[in-house]
Parts: sequence; C-alpha cells; structure tokens
Amino acid sequence: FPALSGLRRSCLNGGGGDELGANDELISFKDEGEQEEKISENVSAERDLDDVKSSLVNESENNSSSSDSEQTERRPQPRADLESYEKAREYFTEALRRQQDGGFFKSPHYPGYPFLMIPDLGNPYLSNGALSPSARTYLQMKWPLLDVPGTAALKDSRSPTPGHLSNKVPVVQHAHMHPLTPLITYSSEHFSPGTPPAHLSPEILDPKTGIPRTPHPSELSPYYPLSPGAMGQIPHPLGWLVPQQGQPMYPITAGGFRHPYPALAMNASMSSLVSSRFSPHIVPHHPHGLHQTGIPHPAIVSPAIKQEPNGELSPAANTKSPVPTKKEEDKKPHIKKPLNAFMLYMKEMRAKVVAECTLKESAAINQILGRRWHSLSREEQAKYYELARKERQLHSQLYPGWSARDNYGRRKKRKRDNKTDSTPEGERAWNKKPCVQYLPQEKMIDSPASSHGSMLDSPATPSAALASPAAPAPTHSEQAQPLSLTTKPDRHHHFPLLSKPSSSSCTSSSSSSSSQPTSSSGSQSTPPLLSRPLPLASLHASLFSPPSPFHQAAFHSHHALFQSQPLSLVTKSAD
DNA sequence: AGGCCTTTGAAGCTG
DNA sequence: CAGCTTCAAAGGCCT
Repeated sequence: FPALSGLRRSCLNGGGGDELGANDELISFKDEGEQEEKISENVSAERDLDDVKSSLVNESENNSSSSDSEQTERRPQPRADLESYEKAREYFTEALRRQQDGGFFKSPHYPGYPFLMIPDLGNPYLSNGALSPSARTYLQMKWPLLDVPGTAALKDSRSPTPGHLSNKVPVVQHAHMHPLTPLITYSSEHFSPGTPPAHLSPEILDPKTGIPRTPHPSELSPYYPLSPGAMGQIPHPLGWLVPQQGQPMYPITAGGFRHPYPALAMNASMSSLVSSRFSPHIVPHHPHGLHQTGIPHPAIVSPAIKQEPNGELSPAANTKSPVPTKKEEDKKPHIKKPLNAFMLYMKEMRAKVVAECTLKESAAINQILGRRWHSLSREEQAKYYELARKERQLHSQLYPGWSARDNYGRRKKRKRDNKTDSTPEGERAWNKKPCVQYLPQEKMIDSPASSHGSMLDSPATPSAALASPAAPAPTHSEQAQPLSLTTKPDRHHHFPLLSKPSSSSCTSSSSSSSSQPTSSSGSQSTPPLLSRPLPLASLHASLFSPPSPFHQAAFHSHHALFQSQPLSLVTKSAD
C-alpha cells in the first residue's frame, strides 16, 4: 500500500525524522521497492515539515509556505499528495495564525494553493490527514463546486487513499471563508427548505462539455465518488456560495445538480459532491434513495444494504413514503443521522491517527480519537460543536420530516445492550485481547485531559457560549465524563488518555502510563507532561500538535495520549 | 457476508 | 425528567 506507506512516512517525517528513528521505521515498513526515492523525498518532506514547525513558532509572515507550495507543485506528482499533506498542515497553521491574528482571510493567496486557506482548520470537512469519504461528503456539501481531487489529484488520481484526498480539499477552500463559513453560509437565511429546486434536473452535466449526460455506473460510487482525475480543474469562482451569485447551496444540491455555473460542469462525482451528505428534499421525491440522477446519495443508504429487519417502517418514515409497500420499504432511502461533534472530529482526524500508528482497527483508532477529543481545547471542541449544530440544522432543513427514529431498527440487533451484566460486553470485548492488568492500573491513574471535566467542562460552558449556543454546553462538561462513568462502567472515560489499550499496545501503554500519575484536577492549561517523554511520543505530539499555540495543553496531553501507540510502532518495528 | 468493536454526542424511548 | 438505547463513521477482526 504505497499510499499508506506514504502516510506513514509523512507521519514519521512529521515526527522529526531521524531522531525518532523515522527512517528505521520507514524502512521497516517499506516494501514497495522505492525506498531510496522515498528517503530522498523524505528529506524534502522533512524540510517542509521544518517549515511547518518554524511557521508554528514564528508568528511572522513568511513566504516559505508559498514557495514551498510552489515547490510542491513542481515536484513530481507521485508523491505530491503526501507532500501536500504536510503542506496542507502548513497552510492550515498559517491560516489559523491569520485567523487568530484577526486577519483570517486577509492573507494573500498562495501561489501553490490558490484557494487554499484552511485545509483542516478544525474543519471537519477538511481532513488534513486524510479525507474520509464521509468527510468528503461534507466537503461536497459545503463546497458543491469542489472537485475533491483538485490539482494534484489530476496528476495523481489513482490514489484513492485518504491521504491523497486530504490535500485536495484545501485547494478549494476559499480564502475568505471561515472554517465554519460553509455551514454558516448554508444557514436557513439563504436556504429555503421548502423551496423546491425548480432547476432540478435529472441529468448530469458532462464535466468537459457541460452537456447533460447519464452518469456511468462506474462514476456512481455509492458514496463519495471521486472525480476521475479527468474532472479537470474547476475554476472555483469566489463567492459561489454567495446567494446573490445565483443559488444557495442547498437549492443547488437539492438534487438538481444544475449548477449556476454550467461551465463548471459536474460529472457524476461532482454531482455527488454537490449532492452532499444530505440530499435535500429528495426523500419525498425519491424514495429509492437515489437522486434524480440515479446517484445514490451519501446520506441515503441503499435499502439493499440497510433495511428494516422486519420490514417495518416507522411512522415518520411513512410520512415520507406514503403507503410504502414491502418493496418500497426496501427501497426506502436511509437518511443518516447528522454527525455529532465527535463524529465530525473523528472524520477529520481518523486518517491522521491511522497514519500515525500501526493500528488499523477502527475500534482502537476510535479510542485514541476519543482521548484526543478530550484533550482538545474548548475552542477546538467548540468548533466541532458548532459544526455539528449547523449540521443538525442543515439536516433538519433538508429533511424536515426526518427523525432519528426513522433509523431505529435498521441495524441488526446490537449486541451491547446489557451492560448491567456481571460481565459487561465491554469487558468481554477486552478479554479478547491480552490486556491484563491494564484496567486496574489505569483506573488508579488520572489523566490530564480528562480532568474530570476540567478539560471537558471548559468546552461546555465557554465554548458553547462562545461558538455554539446550541452546543451541548450544559451537557458536555458534566455529562460527558461523569455520565459516561455511570452509564458506561466498562468504559474509561474517566481516564481518557490512559483508558483502554488499543489492541496491540495495551501492555506497554499501561506501564508507561502508570508511571505518569497525572493529576485529575489538572486544568486544561497545564496538563502534566510525561515524565519520560518518548521520542515517538514527541512524534505524535509533533504530528498531532494542535494547530494553534493555545493548544498547548492538548498538545502536552498528546504526549501521554499517544504513548501507547508509538510503543506499538516500536514493537512492531523491533519485530 | 455481515456483525462486532470502539468512541462521543444527539435523539428517541421508557418508566 | 432521568436513564437507557440507538445510531452516526470507520475498518480490521471474527463468526
């Protein structure tokens, strides 16, 4: 998996390279027969990373990023994606800086990334590390005209990996857009839920000719089909989101796919982009879960995949599909729930974590993500809460009649129902893995990030009040942790950073963690640092370092947070 | 092939 | 209203 390897390489580079034994790691993982080349590029990327770091440190404006971006553009494309990944981070940082300086979008355009401004500025839609399909969905939704593959993609469209995608996204981000802008832009102010897109059109415009055509099945990736490289560069007109430019996003996405900018033509993938996660109004109109274009909507899961176990429909569902027959039920589109803040965060960060550690299991990754989530500063979390809030808003607008209940029972009966059992499911699960002694130990330890709400509490009040009025301000702080403890005994939210080990690294993490009696009451401001910071820990810190200085707390916590993962890396490498 | 696992949060359900 | 359940994403693992 070249791409994966690349990501790993990227991560390793991000960690600081030699000092972290990156090369060793790299070599140990490499098997594509292009090690030298990679190493060579490694150096280059390393330099880029240095730039990133320096940019983090140096608040002053510099053109290095620009030049770098240009450099990136000129470099051989095969690895451009990976490099761009770092670039994205760099620009991300840059953008953040600007934002913090109050001139978020004042900065001049970047030559290398004409439209790039905030690749992953806490924007769930912009997965800097990698853009998951779902993430792309968001992007698609937020930026209908966005051609995910972007410039680099055109040259390297073969790589479907998240890492590949990640750097494409930023390219289309408008320089003047706030990370939340997309959502904000789509607020009801500009969007008339009840306004049926009069321009609805079943056909898809050929990207090149602009001529309506029938989407080819191959283009109709069930989820977030990528533009097949040939998509070409789409001049992203500034202000395309601006209502006066013609059409607000939703109407555009409202299944019509007829874009105000025909010249920008959309192919199937583009349509998908436009369609976004939440296909507007198509529910009532397209009970089959397909757009008029026949494109399965990301937010609408084919009933063939998901269907009522017993074929029953909820009342709400019935409202959408009046008198649904068995067949219709099967075809009934599955409108997914809007993502919550954490889900948004996960989407954005998953790729990073995956690239960072050897673990690939989502369960393990999610554990890390969960811990990281807790380690986020209130500001960071607030952004996601805000996004989630907007997301729900959007969803409700798109699917006025939709209810979460509609999706109830769609899944097979879940196993983890009875946690009150003497042997909680969670424990049962853990028993699968040889992680003995872990839980007891870690339970005696407190984590800096968890802080019993110190960290979490903060996002609750201030963040919510700050960025997300509708955010679970009251609940987040006091419920997230405590509630989890009470209602989820088998979980360890109480010790986010030291919680359950991820499959392969539990033992090591356990020992290392235990030596780190972090004070629970430790405020988010100064979580205890690891007494014995591991090189790889710093690697993580480097890779996952928060985009802004004020995330120092989270930054530090990351050291501890990822201690387990690095170890797993080491172990694997040693083997 | 499809469910499980794992995370947090939102929403629905239940008593 | 409190507490519990379900689902959202993801992908390796397991049956």
